[in-house]
Amino acid sequence: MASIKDVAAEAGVSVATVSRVLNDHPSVSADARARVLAAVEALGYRPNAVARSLRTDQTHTLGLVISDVMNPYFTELARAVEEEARALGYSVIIGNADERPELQDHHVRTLLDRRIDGLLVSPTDGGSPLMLEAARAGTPMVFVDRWIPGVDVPVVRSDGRAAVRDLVAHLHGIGHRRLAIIAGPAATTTGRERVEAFREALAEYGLGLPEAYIGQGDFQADSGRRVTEGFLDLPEPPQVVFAADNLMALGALDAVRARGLRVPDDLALAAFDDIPWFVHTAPPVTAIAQPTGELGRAAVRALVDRIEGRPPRSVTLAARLVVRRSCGENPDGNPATNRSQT
Amino acid sequence: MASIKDVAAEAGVSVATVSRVLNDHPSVSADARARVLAAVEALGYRPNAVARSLRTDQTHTLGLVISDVMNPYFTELARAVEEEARALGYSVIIGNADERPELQDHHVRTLLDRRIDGLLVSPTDGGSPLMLEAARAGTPMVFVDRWIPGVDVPVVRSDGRAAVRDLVAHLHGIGHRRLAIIAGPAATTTGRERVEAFREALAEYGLGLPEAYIGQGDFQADSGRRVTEGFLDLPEPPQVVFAADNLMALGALDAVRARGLRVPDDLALAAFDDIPWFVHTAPPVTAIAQPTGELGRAAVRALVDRIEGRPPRSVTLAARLVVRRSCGENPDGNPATNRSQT
DNA sequence: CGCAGTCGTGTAATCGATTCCATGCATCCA
DNA sequence: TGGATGCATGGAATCGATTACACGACTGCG
Repeated sequence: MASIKDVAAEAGVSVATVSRVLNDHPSVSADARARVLAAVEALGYRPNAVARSLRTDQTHTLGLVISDVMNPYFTELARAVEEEARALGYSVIIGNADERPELQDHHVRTLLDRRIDGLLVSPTDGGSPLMLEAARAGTPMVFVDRWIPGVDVPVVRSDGRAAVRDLVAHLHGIGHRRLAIIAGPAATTTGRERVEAFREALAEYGLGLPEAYIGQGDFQADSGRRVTEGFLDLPEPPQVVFAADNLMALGALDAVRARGLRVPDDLALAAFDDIPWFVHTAPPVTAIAQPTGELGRAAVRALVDRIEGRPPRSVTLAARLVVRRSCGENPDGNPATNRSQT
Repeated sequence: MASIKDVAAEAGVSVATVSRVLNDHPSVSADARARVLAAVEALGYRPNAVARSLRTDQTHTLGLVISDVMNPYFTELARAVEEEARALGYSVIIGNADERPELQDHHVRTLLDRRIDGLLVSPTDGGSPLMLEAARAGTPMVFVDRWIPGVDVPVVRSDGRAAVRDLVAHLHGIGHRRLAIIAGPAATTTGRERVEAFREALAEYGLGLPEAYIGQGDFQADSGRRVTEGFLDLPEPPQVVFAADNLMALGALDAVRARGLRVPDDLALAAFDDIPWFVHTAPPVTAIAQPTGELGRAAVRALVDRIEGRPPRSVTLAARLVVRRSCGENPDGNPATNRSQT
């Protein structure tokens, strides 16, 4: 592959001049510039990003470590992140943690070794030493979706509290009284928060959330299946399950179907995170939709602000309830509880 | 960030010795090794991958350019690729072409500039000059899923011919005679091939594939919707649509539903590419499943073979039909046409 | 006419690693 | 005991860029 030296030789100038042309530094004669550009063209020269990064200590690359690529929510997030980053002149390297802390650390370490300019993380656990250390060492970093409390890193996330309240209102209106939740890992903020929001909303209607109605999942489909089976085996099974993410909802659907039961007649279902497929499942699934794309874009903007020396801001966007048919029909047909219809 | 010089100073040895310890070169005394490791520990030193790559001309990184990250098929492929690559000591940088040739070229160029060791591509179009040039220049490269004919690059893909034949047998057995297809872009091999396989299979049953029953899609949901609407507006609409990928099937489902019609009663539906959600749609969708994970792993192995100087092999794996309910029930209940049941 | 300032250019240092080569010292065998 | 061999180590070149600094030529002003 042609290097800057080859271009310099071909154009009959020094490497410094070539470099100046490439970085359009003002102090180059029109003649020299033309000769360099011709040489670049003739040799098909492309600057070596590795060498450039070594010298300038900038890679123009962002790392994105997400919890699970197979989860459509994170896929959409990743896509938005890449688009916004590209618009701002950055590339993105994605690391898939697969909800495993050690894999997350592997990717963080690899990204750090590559000297990425900044890191976007949706932490799988409550605080890997590696990440805390990186944050303290000054690596530009932004948490997205999930975060680690007590660390001085901006957080871009969505607040589902109001939407969960709307959901409980909707369920209560239909007449459901025994509501259960498939929670995410307690080590994640979203895992804990969604349970808390659910519990508080239930309390407003004088309903409790017994231990037996809190199933411990891990944001993956299998756990949703397992927990739902447990619920169905209870002496008094719940009337509704609220899955804390879309994959566990898929698992719940699997479990219900495997028993030959039906949603919502035998068990109603709602999920956190809306995805296109929910419109077409049998029945269409009521879900809480996050502004995923906006979240990804805001996270990139915050990170790039931090990298380029501007003060980054944390951002919280609202989620909203999308009512479909998986929880049954509201007998009084009161549209007030239906924030949106798809 | 600590560099190798700092470690050398701390350990009281030269940088050469530090480097030797790090790359466990045999010729280092136990004493020196211990001092170096202690210094590495004390300083929290991590080698700079950028500098290392510049010197060794190896990045231990693979580029993967896929057509669309939002497509669950490619997501699964990407995941398998990353896993296998990690097992072999490589990282993966994913570029999402979003079915747009110019975006694909952007990513290929960026990856090449970063001097990745090899490139895995599922080309969006029939032959970007950039990619042809890279292949000719000797960049290790492997095509996965789709390929560009006439280029000397190994191809790892799955052959759906037999499965399409099984599908047509299944449809014919149910009694369908007017079969339509939502094709992918003609510029892609999979776009063309699936139409051809379908046409040939139809011919075996004495059925034709009229122009009006070939809808031009682009592998995205919107086009599936649009084409399906066109089919429904025909004086004699088809009885079945076969979508050449899962997203266009989603679009078709949308279109049917928007008209208040039902699958399979008003229009039967089958899709290429199976995904977990197809089990739960209304009705569950009959699909042709590719061995996606195995495809990704085989592609990585072929690429790494090529990179490390072993002769790479092209690989073709068989796809298989998964019968569900979206095409209606087979009246004679002949299980011979049902290759698999989920 | 002379000196200061500007402009274009080249030389060389530098980023952080790897690795060839030379050197010094210990060991071994004749 | 002496020369050959091998091992551990350090010095320095190198990868491909960027950029501080020096320098020569030209311009313009007093």
